[in-house]
Amino acid sequence: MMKVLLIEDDEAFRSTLAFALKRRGLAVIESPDAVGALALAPAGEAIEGIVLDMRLGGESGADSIKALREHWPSARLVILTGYGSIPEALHTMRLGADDYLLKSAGADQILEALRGNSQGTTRSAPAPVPSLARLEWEHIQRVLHECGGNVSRTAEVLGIDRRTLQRKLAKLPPES
Amino acid sequence: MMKVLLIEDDEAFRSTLAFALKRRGLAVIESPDAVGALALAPAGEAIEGIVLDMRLGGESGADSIKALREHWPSARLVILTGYGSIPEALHTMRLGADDYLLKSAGADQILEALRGNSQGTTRSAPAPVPSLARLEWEHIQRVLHECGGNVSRTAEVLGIDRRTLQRKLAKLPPES
DNA sequence: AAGTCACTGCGGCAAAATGCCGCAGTGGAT
DNA sequence: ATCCACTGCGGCATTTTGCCGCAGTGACTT
Repeated sequence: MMKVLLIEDDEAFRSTLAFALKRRGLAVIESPDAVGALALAPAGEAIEGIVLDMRLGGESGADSIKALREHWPSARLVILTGYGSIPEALHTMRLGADDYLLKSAGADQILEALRGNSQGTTRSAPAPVPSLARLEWEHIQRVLHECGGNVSRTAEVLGIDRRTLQRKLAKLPPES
Repeated sequence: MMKVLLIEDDEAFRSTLAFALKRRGLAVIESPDAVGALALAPAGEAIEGIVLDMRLGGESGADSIKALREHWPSARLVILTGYGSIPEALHTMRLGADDYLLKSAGADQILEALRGNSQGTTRSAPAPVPSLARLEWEHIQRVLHECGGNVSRTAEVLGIDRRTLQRKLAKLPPES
């Protein structure tokens, strides 16, 4: 039974993911922040995997990577982020992360990453080239989640009218 | 004088970049493909940096990474790609790349990457969160370039009407 | 308890964008 | 010369968007 640490401040998302991982046979220890996680699990405890959110309340997430790495040198360290970027992904890898996923990834993908099979996310995807509609939809979902579901704020950030956002959300997502 | 290898099949882009790097004091050896590059530069030659395009005509680019790594173990290996993704970036890093940049990056950024200062690309970028219009514009530019400027094909790939694409292109880009 | 404030969901309507024709021109290949 | 793919552009019906406004809700204050 693989024992993993789930560090994520969004409570709803955390418990959902924790449940999904547990039902897949993992022992999950939850924590809303990294410092708490370090205290929560004694150093001797055999943590095999860590899921770390990049945007914890005040902490930068990246700062936590090194500390977590030192604490559990042999654990798989998977970064989870709502709105990610390539430079940030590379940066975390250099800091010692083993993988870097978006929150839009499903529990299965996270599980694979924890087990070290990054192929699931890395596999032969030569050039999907998302359609414009697809790209737009994904971006909206990302920002929406990042704004905690606040439609007004999301619309403002995206630079579109609130009404328009609502209408877009009412429609079903583009299949691809 | 740093000697670098530029492997890129888009001739216009390659010569432009080569010129930009040369004027910055680098010795640039150009090649349209990886196998040619291996032949072009004798194994003894002290190559210090490699810039590798991910989408060479037939080759996958990723396949070339290992060969290039073996040939010049100590060279900085920087991946350049038109349309990149986070999983692909991580994959190339695991294969032995040192950095991964989009073609939209400027010569200065590429230079920094070759020198090992990935901070330039990785620096404090907390969350730009592009507007919808901005995101759309960038994606269009990327795909357009990838289609070699073919408007009809680009429109098809993006899933929009050709006329609409033309109209979008006629407008000036969103400032932010 | 009444009041304030930020959000949401929705209707309406003019303005703008889009899809979907078609047509002329151009440059390359046969 | 002929075919073919692409481009630029006009027109037009349809859809989408921006920009109001209004009512309802829940949290928080006075």
